Amino acid sequence: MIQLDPIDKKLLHFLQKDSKQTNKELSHKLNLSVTAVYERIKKLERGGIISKHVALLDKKKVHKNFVTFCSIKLVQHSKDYVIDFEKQVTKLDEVLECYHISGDYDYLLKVIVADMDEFREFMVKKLTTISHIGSTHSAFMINEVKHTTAIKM
Amino acid sequence: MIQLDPIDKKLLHFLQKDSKQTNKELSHKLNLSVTAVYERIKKLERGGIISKHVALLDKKKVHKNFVTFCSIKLVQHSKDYVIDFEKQVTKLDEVLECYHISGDYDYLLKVIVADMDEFREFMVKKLTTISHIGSTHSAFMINEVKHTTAIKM
DNA sequence: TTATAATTAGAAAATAAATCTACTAATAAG
DNA sequence: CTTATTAGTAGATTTATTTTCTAATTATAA
Repeated sequence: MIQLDPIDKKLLHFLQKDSKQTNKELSHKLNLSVTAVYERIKKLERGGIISKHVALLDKKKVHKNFVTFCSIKLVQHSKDYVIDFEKQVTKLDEVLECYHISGDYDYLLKVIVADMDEFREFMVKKLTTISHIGSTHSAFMINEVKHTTAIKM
Repeated sequence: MIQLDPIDKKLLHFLQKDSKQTNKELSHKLNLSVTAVYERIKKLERGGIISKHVALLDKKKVHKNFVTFCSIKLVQHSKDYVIDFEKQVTKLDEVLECYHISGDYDYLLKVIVADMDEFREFMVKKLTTISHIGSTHSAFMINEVKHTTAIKM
């Protein structure tokens, strides 16, 4: 377990906002040499603190702005059923996120498609064909008020 | 509105998985020249298709692995109340995502903290001090089955 | 068909990443 | 208190990548 000092936290703050900054730019913001920035980033990558660097897309511009939160209850909670369900749901490209959660429902899914037509297709042809699903409940996104991947350190 | 051809889609697929690949690596995967890759990425960035490049962190390793989904109902739905609520909730670092949704509740929040103690702090000191909240319901993440930022094109 | 624009390739220039060596500060051992 | 030892940093050098430029090719519209 790597211990993060205040400089590491500041560095992670900047990298979570924009990972395409040069080490030179970061060195100015952190009052460090370029090498020091470079070594710190490498350490954070090697230690798995930084898991990856990715490009984020604009959902609207790629016409995938129909977001639905699907709550799902399984018919049973036997180990086999759970494993089977999770395996199948993970394969679905429309499901960006799937969480096993506490409460009335067992799972919460974030599903992303183009429009209601595509969502219907997804429900009929993909989600409801998955085994062991008891009941589902869908809440549609009316507006995205906030969405960030940056964790405050 | 930019029209994406199959090469653009393939490029976005790779960049959403790893944005630190060199243009040379991408040029091989796409059977293009380095310049062609470069120009396509620039076009996607200029057009806002790619909104940004970010570093993603490992929640567990930075000790922010206590994820809660908070459903919130407002006392009223007047324009002023809605604007006020959304403004305040957006300011909270623990709230990574906030969606206005259809259904029984008005909003769905994804909240990320270290542990239950921090969550209690968050609820008492931050969330419930926000104006116009009627009722809330919290579902805790037991396990993250799937989590990707990559939209299938 | 011909003109125009957009895309691409390859070379050159500019910039950044990665490596290396040496220096400094902090910590532990004698 | 002094001396190793280690971790972290700075600056210089090398290597690699990005960016720019020019020319050629392809696609599109007149």
